[in-house]
Amino acid sequence: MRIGEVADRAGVSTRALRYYEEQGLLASERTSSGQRTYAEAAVERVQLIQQFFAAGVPSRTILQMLPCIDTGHGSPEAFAMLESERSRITAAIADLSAARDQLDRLIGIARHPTPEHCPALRDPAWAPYAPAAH
Amino acid sequence: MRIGEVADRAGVSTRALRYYEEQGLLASERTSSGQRTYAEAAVERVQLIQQFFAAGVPSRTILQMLPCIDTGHGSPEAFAMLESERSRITAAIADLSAARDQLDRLIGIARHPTPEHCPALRDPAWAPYAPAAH
DNA sequence: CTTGACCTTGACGTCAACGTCAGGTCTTAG
DNA sequence: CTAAGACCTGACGTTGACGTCAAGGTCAAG
Repeated sequence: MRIGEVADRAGVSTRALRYYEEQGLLASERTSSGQRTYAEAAVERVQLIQQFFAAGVPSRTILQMLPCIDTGHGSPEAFAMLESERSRITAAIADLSAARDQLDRLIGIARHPTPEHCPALRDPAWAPYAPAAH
Repeated sequence: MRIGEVADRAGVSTRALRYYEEQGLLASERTSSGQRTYAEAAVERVQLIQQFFAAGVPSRTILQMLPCIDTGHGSPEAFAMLESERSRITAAIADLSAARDQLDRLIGIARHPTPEHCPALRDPAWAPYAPAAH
């Protein structure tokens, strides 16, 4: 498989794939003329990488986790890293949930403005602020 | 309250507060000599902004949401924005949960490597040296 | 009056995950 | 054979939320 097909099937750009290789996240064989060749499993791997990126795991950290994933056994530090990322993600989920709850509260207030629930109506310190005083 | 105290109490830098003001997210009065002065409510507001940033809401979007929040009533577009961000956050939570599940799976595999659960042991495409591709 | 902590504006630096362009090579359909 | 399209390396551009330095004003204490 050449790079374009992997990119299409994984839903990323070819630039991204070269970037992953540059970061040591994705290996490739080369043809005699220098073009990259990938195994089928590359698609799955790229999707895994994407999932980690979406979770806010930086490439350096993924790089440290991958040997543990690939070989199926890792050093204690690698385990610590996996656990650490896990708890970071859990914390991020909590933050997002809190933000969503705030948003729900604000949506509720915006729908039914009442002085007791809306600080802005009691203390209009932020009422009209200048659009762009420049 | 001057800028340093707000920064301390909200747990951010003074640079961040000036940035928020620059972006139109946070207003301030000025003393005759030009120093910024904030009301008590500023601390709460900064924490709200921080919460939104943590949820991945960009400053431009927060800027569009704030009038709706401050005045307690918004245009239909403002409502759409709030709802839109809400669903975006919900999707982000789902992504994070999926990534965490993946991580749990990988942790389980790394703890108890078995060929049936570990693709790396069946198809060692990423092993130190690659056997012939099929 | 002076010290030192705090404040001001302005402007450039950072970091990550790519986007994008330039200029050349490879492959394949016709 | 040739033209189109996919691929290569290398290098600079982008974006957001600030960090950080420079070169000064301001303010309470001693």
